[in-house]
Amino acid sequence: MEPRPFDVPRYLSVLPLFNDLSPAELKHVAETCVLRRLARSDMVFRVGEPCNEFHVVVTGQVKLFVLAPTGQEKVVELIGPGQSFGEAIMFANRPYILSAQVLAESLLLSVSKQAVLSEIERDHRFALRMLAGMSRRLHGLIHDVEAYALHSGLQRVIGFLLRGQELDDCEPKAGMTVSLPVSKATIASRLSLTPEYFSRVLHELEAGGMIEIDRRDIRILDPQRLSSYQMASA
Amino acid sequence: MEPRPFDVPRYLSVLPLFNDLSPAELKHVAETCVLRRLARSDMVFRVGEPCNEFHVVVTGQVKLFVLAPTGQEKVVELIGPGQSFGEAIMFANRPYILSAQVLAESLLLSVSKQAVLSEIERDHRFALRMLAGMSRRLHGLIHDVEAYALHSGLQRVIGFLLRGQELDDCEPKAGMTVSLPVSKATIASRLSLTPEYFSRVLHELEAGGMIEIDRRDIRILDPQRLSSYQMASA
DNA sequence: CCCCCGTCTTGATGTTGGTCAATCCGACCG
DNA sequence: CGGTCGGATTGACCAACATCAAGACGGGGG
Repeated sequence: MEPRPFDVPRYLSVLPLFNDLSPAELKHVAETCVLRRLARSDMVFRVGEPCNEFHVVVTGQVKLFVLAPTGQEKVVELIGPGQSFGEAIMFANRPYILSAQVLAESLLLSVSKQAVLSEIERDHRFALRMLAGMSRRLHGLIHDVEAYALHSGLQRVIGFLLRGQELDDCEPKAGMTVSLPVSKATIASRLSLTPEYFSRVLHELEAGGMIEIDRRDIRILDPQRLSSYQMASA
Repeated sequence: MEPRPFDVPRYLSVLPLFNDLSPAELKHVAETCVLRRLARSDMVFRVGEPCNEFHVVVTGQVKLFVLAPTGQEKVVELIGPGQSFGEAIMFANRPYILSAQVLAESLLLSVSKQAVLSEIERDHRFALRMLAGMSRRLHGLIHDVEAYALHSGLQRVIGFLLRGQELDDCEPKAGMTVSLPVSKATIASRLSLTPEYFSRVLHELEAGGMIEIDRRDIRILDPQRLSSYQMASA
């Protein structure tokens, strides 16, 4: 595919973080951005590297993960189109504590730390938006910690199916279908399960008539029973 | 004990967050602060309440936790003197997602959201310090997630003993002693273990001659073997 | 059309860590 | 000094989930 012209300022203006910058400011920020096309399995950054920018996924999928010395990996977060990552780590002035890898051909927009700092200096409301973004991210992590500590594997899977990935108010109405953006093994790691166990749980739910599995599409047949099943297995 | 006069501006100036405010600014922030003395088991705030301030522990201990519908609780973080909590949640404009309870008679200083906002407006470097603080907190949480997912209970206990609670560069030299600030059940919950299992692990380490347990003091006898034991149980 | 490879599934078996219940210990208190 | 109370320990048992090892499915390429 040709690297056709891509209107960076226009794209930026759509992001919540930048959505009320003036055209001049947008242009200024856009000038410091780097647009990159990455292939599946390319690394965006690795643990230990210095961190001088953050990234926005324009199209594609990225996974953030940590690696145990044994080689076992834990997916901490999955990032899809329109989402950003790396901002949180940028402000600590420390190297990355996790690695980012592209899961499918992706278009990434990287915004330099300098641009962010000077924008904060210019407009304190930008700082507030930055803070709100990090706050939301922290919420998400606390939610995860809660799930790991307090919910069983079965409960985490149901929670994932019903609330997608922390997505907003997508009412869990019967018949809706969740499309896994990545391999089941990756989702399993995200939920802190083995691929085998994840598969078992999914098929148990299918046997119970609550969902229907078709490749990477999972159709929610009975949300009520699903969520009551979640409560029951406390 | 008498509520003797307490020099709020002077105390604020010691905190990293406020440590280069001018005397006038300090005075301004201090005026919006509330100083509270709380008794053991008092709640600072609960899940669901609106969040319009953050808190600094002057003396005492506070635990941040979430509660499962079954009543089981998970301690997410323990906060000691000089540390703050609640800033992270303040910027999302959402209610608290966890509860805070005092574990021992404590003196808390609460800083209003308004004061923080106006300070950010006045000095963008203050915003940067706020961002750095949240960034560090996020680091901590990611570290926890990593530990829960990738390390066994035994490994988490050893990690806790060696690095205290994410404390800086306190070299783990033989003979040093770790004093648990709170009950073992609370520490266990912080590590996502049951009190019973935590006890077993501790006594297993003692049987191995690596530590010595005396009430809430744990003496590290052999840091090397401890940390190699940690690697081995991968 | 067939083969090949990555992903997913399934079964048999093992282990970590949870549960329940019974003490036990030390601290405080009259 | 005896009683009581909360935290801590211990033991016997059990469940959730991991591991290991085969296969099955499915899609893309020759």
